[in-house]
Amino acid sequence: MTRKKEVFRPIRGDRVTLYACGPTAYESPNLAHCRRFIVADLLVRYLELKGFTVESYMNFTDIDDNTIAGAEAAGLPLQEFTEKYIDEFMQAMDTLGVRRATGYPRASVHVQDMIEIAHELIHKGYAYEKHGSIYFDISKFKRYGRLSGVDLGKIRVGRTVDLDDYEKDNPRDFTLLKRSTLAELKKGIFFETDWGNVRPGWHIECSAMSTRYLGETLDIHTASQNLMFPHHENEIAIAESLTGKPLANYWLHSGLLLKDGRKMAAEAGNVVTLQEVLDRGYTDREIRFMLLGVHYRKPLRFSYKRLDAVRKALKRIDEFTRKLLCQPPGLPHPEVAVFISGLERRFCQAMDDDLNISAALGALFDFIKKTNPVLQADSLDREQKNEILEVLKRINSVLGVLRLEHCPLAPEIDRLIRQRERARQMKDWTAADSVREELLRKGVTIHDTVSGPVWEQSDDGD
RNA sequence: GGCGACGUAGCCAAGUGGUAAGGCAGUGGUCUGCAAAACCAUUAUUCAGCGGUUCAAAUCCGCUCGUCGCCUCCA
Repeated sequence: MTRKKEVFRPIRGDRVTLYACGPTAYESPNLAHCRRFIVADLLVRYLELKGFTVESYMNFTDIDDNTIAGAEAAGLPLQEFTEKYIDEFMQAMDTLGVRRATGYPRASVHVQDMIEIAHELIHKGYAYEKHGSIYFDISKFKRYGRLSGVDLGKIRVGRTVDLDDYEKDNPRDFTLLKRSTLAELKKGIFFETDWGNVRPGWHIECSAMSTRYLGETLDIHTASQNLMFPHHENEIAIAESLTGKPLANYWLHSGLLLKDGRKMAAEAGNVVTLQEVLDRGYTDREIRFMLLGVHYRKPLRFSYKRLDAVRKALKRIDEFTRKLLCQPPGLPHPEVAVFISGLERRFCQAMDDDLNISAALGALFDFIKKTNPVLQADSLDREQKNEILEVLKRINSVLGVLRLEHCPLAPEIDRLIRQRERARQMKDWTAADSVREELLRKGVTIHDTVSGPVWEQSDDGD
């Protein structure tokens, strides 16, 4: 709320409540959605690593202008239409390794809460009814604009909205409940109230659901930067007029996802869906790592070139963990303990500082750089390997991209690798090469190293 | 017009008062039957530009330039 970094102190000891503005269920998940999911996920995972119990909710907006228009265009009932997209979003989160939130409330089933809120706001004098719609009277909420820093006196009203569509007393007011149109009435998209048949506006949806599930004040509210104004200001206005208490103690806004220098959005015509990227052959973990790798507050410029670079960086990490797991243990190394403790300390130090993921990853790469020669020289005993794995596992509980499962060496593959090694010892290169060919057909690439062959399974279905 | 974010090597990206992390690409090397991979070393006298404050500035202040976002229902 201060627009600065602050030390995080949850309201209740080691319990943290978190609310994330979720997507509107009228389009397939694109990379901009994915980034928001990943940022929220990173926060949750790190809080959990630090020992907090996180109670998190993310909503789905399944009743608003877009969903109604989308359902109309698709010729589907609203619920059937939104259901399809909600499924896609849930799938996308699974693909990206996003941990499940405590709950995913839908706006459409909380309309009664919203109607009650509207009643109370009118009662308290913060809202008014006009021609069957309910509007929030911004002039009554003095602290308006604190989060985003907008000065209501200076903004250009009507710059992006056709004011003729509304009948507000003041163009700065916003809609809480909207009178259902004739078309909406015909489709049953309406809720009976004292003021007539209405449907909810966008801002009241989030206020209603966040406070309903997490109480009057939550610890952290997160979403994308461009929701700050007006959405979050409106959310705050609603909730705080109601309770007189802050809606959220901390606000965390993720930066935009840019494509070709522009915000990825339907209007810009530069939307890249998650599915498109997967179809191009990039894996879920490559996408996750790309979206993870930039500090959450910074804009992230998406390009396939960037994905390629990420793929290579990830390979370097994979190479390290593969050697760690697959090579037989050797002799102990005196300095490795220092490397290990340094890694964990630096990683957490970086993440403690406003989730500085770049610095955290820098610590990981530094560790790999230092430990690689040791590994190369076969100087790690079993205990040290396990120590490294323990730390990497903790780190990976946050990153979710490391490969730390033990070498799943199929007996068939193992037999072929041994066969090739025997042939190589006898300098029977033709036999050795033909086995290598056979392994390649099975999707296994062999890398000969000083201390024996290390193999790599191709990424099919990864 | 207002508000805000940003500008660090060929590219990506940390660092926000004490002398430029890390990744990708490049270059050189090591290893190797071949191949591939890997590993190592190396790569910014300089942080958009100009001025100021300071013993000390990429970091603070001012101005300029450039990019992007928001300005009441697109998330």
